[in-house]
Amino acid sequence: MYPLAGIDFEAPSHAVAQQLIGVTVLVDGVGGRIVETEAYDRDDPASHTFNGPTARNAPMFGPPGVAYVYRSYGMHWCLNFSCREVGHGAGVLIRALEPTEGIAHMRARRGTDDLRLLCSGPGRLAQALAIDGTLSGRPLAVAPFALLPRGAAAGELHVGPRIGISKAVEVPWRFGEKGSRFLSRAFPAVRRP
DNA sequence: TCGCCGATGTTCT
DNA sequence: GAACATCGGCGAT
Repeated sequence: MYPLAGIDFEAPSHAVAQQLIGVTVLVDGVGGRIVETEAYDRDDPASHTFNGPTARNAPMFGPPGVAYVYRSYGMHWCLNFSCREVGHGAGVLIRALEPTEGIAHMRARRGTDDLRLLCSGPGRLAQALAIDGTLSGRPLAVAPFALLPRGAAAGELHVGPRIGISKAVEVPWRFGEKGSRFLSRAFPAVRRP
């Protein structure tokens, strides 16, 4: 067990992704409550770890509870947390936060005053928290990162397919806090039988 | 409100 | 050389 902010980072990525909803993540004191995540795992064609270890994805093959940051479409950074045991190759993409701390910094970095546009999407939240590739491989337990346990109320979760991928599109490993205004996109309505 | 499209750079084949 | 875990602007509805 690798506990951090009350989360067992050695659990499977889909379990960690659900536990992370409601946890507060800060970088140099700026951030908010996680409201949306996606799980990725080895043996998952959509995962960066599917084809084995490389220089880029090394943090996901290392110890649990470490940041994996990659560049997306040449212009955005995306933040993940490694999980599972050393050598497994799994992680959770942090897709959206509810802004709570350092909102003035986030507004300046994002160039908007609209709270809903600060951290509602993986690229947006990375920009708001000033996350870049230099943070990849850094443990979440030490500065500049900080993780704060979620409050007592564990609200209901949305579950659905992951966003923006072309493989394993049907795997329901996207999770979101039901009722949150800060999701990157609405969850698809549940299909009627 | 929705959908298309271009920007832009790294990674891996 | 293709693919890409995205975003914002634009025009159509």
